[in-house]
Amino acid sequence: MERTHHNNQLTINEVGQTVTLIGWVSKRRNFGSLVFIDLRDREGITQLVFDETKAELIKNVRNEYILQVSGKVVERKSKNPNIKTGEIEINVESVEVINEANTTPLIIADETDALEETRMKYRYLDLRRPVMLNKIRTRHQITQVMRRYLDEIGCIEIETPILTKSTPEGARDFLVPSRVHPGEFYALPQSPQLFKQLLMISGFERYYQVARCFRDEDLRSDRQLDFTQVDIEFSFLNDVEIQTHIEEMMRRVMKEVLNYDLVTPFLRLTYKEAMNRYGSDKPDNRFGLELQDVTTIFENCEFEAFRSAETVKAIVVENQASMTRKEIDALTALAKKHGAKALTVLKMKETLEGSVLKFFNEEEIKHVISSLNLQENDLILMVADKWEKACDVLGALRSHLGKTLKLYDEKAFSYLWVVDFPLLEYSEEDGRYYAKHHPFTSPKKEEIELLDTNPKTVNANAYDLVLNGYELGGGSLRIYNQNLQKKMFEILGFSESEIQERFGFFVDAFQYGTPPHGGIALGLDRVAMLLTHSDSIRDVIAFPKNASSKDPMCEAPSPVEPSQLDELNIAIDIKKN
RNA sequence: GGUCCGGUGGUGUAGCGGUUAACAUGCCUCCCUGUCACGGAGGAGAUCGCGGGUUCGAUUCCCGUCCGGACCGCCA
Repeated sequence: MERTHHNNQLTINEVGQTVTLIGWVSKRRNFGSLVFIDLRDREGITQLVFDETKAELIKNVRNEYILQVSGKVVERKSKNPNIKTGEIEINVESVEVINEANTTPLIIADETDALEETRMKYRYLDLRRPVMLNKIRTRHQITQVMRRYLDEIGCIEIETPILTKSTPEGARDFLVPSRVHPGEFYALPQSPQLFKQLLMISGFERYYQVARCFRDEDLRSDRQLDFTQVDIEFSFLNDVEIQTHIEEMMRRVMKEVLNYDLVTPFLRLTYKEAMNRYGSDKPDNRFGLELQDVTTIFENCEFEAFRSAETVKAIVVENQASMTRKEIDALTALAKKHGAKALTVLKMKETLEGSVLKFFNEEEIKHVISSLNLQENDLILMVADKWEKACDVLGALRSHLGKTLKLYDEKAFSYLWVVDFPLLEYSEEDGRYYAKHHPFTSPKKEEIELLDTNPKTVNANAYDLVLNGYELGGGSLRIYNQNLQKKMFEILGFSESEIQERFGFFVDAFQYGTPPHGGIALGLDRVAMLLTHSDSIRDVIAFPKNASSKDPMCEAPSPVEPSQLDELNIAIDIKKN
């Protein structure tokens, strides 16, 4: 089957040529003895014209039929500036109907009115919409630019196993039963973390992989069960050197894919600063509305909740003092959803107003006004709680308000690094420490000795890349000293035998000359989502799962044949609550 | 596991304690030689997610359930 051009190619310069085109019938406009057809392929649309003598040929042709047509390129009488080929059209001489099509359950156009449910069920048709096709293509381009750069700087692409060993920390594993070894299971990788570190021990020095990862957790618009990480690891580079490579890679992606100029190096915020100013470890700094600390103002006040709180933080929302009771209740509900006990609301009218003011003396009120630099018509939201909680709640309010009050340019891109994460997190519930990043992340060199005395305060050589409030990826320098790695496992509460059973192979490897190394993993789906201005990563994944972990198209997951279970020595006993 | 929102022709929505269930689009037939979201005339197409309850009467109100979505928990 031959075509001479794609449907985006023909211009006024080709007038007079005889061409052959292939494509789907996108739209048919019938004038009796004169018929127009918009012929669509993956590149674009070309208008076909069938005059009186040819109209008969396509009498039965409907939308989404596939045609191969030959004809002469002619200049249009009335041009269409909205499409690339709008200056010309094809005077069709011959037509072959390559295939017919039923009426589609959704309209194949950029502005479909179909709900996501319908789009997912007929995903192949959803993807046929040019807007979707282009998103998937953009993803391809992003991957290509990344691959080219990583190759250029000497990273070797290496595949690591999909069937691997269950890891105890982190997300739930997907398990795959072994037929050959009854009762035993492979796990699908949550990330190739251990393997890429082993590759450094092997001496590959620089590695990357466009790696499929699997986590059996609930989904979100930016989370899928199986997702793709661009997984990168370097030997002998420090954290800034690694970050610099990533900055350059992203700079090229933005330039080559979107023709968007990024300034490097990116802004770096410490975890503490990010939390203090934005109430998030993945801040969107395209707008202000920063958090402010007012703890000290209230340390002797009459208001018990403020006086005794570890932290009192505030955000000042300009010109929103007129917000209705209903809107404020919604903000309070949001604060409570994020775990706040209460949201304190003040309004700056002619004077400061708010029900809690009765607890404050004149001095304290003055102090609030001056330190927050309050102007008339400001709305002030305050939360008193533990530091992290207060930051987190106001951070949630901040991003909510940023979005609803449209405080930022949606088309802008703001990259930044969040660095110096705490190494550990203490879980009151379990009475033990968990690794904030993962158990192989190295503590800051100068803080290693604090591991014995005050592990909580130790920071990690860990860094997250953040774009517009989304965590694009995280990385760290790894521990390469076997004693330090052992100590980490001890702090995390693993016994000697647990270490051996779970990471034995990994710890063993450390004995044989482990280079200093570190790396990062970038969520490709999120990169593609943000660069295509999509609301969900589902838009940039060809065949995604829906919010309840199902594939509405092929209906996975599904029951299997009893004989399949027999072979796996598995009996099913579903526990119902 | 939880909270909130939704489920009405193929698609997307409106509606309401009693309707011939409305509108747009798509589909079918007819008319049309310059459209490009063509236009015009006509037509087919819905047991209002499912089960139960309240009621003389339920698509509408209530309860349950299933399905979809957003978020919280969870996601080192």
